[in-house]
Amino acid sequence: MTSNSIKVACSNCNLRELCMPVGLSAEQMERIDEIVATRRKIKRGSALFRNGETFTSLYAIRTGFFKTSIATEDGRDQVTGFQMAGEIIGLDGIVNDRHSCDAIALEDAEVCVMPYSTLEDLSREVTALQHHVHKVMSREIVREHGVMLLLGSMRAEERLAAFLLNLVQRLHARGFSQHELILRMTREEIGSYLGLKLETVSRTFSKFAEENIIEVKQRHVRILDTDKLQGLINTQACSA
Amino acid sequence: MTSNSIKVACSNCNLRELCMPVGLSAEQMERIDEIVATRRKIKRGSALFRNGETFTSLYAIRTGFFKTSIATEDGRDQVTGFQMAGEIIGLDGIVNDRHSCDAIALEDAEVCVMPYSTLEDLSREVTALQHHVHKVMSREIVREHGVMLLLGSMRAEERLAAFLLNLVQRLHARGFSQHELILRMTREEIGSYLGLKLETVSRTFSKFAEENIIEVKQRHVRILDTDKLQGLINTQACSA
DNA sequence: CGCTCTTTTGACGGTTGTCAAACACCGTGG
DNA sequence: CCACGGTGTTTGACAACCGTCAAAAGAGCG
Repeated sequence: MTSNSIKVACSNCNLRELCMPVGLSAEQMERIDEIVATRRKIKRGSALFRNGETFTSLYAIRTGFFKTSIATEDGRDQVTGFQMAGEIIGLDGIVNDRHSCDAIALEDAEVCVMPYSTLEDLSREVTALQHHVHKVMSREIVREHGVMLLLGSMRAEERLAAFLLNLVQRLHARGFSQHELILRMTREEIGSYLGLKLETVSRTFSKFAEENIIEVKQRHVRILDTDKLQGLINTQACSA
Repeated sequence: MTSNSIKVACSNCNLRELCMPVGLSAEQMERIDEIVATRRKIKRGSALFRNGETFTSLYAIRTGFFKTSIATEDGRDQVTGFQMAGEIIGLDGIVNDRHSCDAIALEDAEVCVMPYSTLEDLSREVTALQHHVHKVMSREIVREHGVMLLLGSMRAEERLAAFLLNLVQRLHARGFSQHELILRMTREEIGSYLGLKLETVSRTFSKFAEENIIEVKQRHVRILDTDKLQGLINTQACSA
């Protein structure tokens, strides 16, 4: 078990504005500190939780990078999202008291464990927290609408362009470069998320590189022309 | 404005077990009745809400049938779901205080208007309601995971089979036939939801009919062989 | 240093999209 | 009541995009 009991406090956490409501009073902040029971370290390749496991907690990612995916009996597998520091993971488990997807660390990671019962209790007392929990869930719903648009209406190039722009944008919000990123996932995982085969992902990377839109060296990607990438998404088929 | 002020009560509603928590005390039930401020009638083809409109309320569908869809500047359009009686609509609006999709009635409809502020206030007092709201949102997240699986990994036949089975299953839960249904949406809308062109949807319907899996007469569909439909989803590509 | 996993690239085929035409259905108005 | 127009649906022919299969090269790890 990769579990330990360091006592921690959101009030001192530099990711606070990503996971937690903003503009809290000192007293409210003190209450919020009760939420995170412990932290938990997850090794690269192992699971934070798995499909079917009993749901007990939501998790705020402190460091590291995760994928969530669902699998069917017939061997199909769909990556439903990639999550990074400051994002909340585990919302799928609330409805049936068990998780309905796997959350796998793509690099060594640490999460803040937030027992759901505590979260519920505290949401009843701290309105800002209640509202925040609702927003986090609503944001996830809206994010998934965007993925549906991508999967339902975009071609391979558009999908990959949207994917890259989304990643750098989120990384930029965390203080990283707007133009460089290291992919934590394989081509196959990107493909699964985007509804493409890994060969198509690889080919599309190569095509972007050939057109001087990006530079690709394995998992290291440098974006040379953000506008062109953006343009790939906005123009569909017809050039008029 | 299709708005009126009939005073209504969930406690007497026969859809109660679909929209509301179960196992409430009489006192709690009385509180719950405060949630629904009014009802609102929506004509076929008109919108319950539209992208960009200020978010004020969630809506429980009493009668009728809706689609939700998102549109992009470049003219893309993605149907993100079809909603029927007892289902909750409007969750997308919470995160930014404005709606991020359109909700269009596909037949004359009536919804219960649940002001979000009331819902928040009451959730703090009635634990069962708080939990219920969370579950409704989590259920939507899990549903969308399923759509991502469908869009990301299934072929046209599998998508349509999954779509039909999902529809009859939900209709059956509402007391309708397990084998017959009337489609409230066009082939184009089905296609948009499933990430297919309307011609492909039409062709796949014809193919199913030819194989005696279903009977199609315009929007009237009779399912002749549920097992075969189910089998289409479970077997992917390889026959071993 | 050798093994495995990942990635790249090529050739080919299949599924689905595109364009087009004809038909069916529905509501409207004569 | 019927004619009519518009919308929705079906079907065909063809093409494009992406998947499949295969092979080889590269990177990472013990």
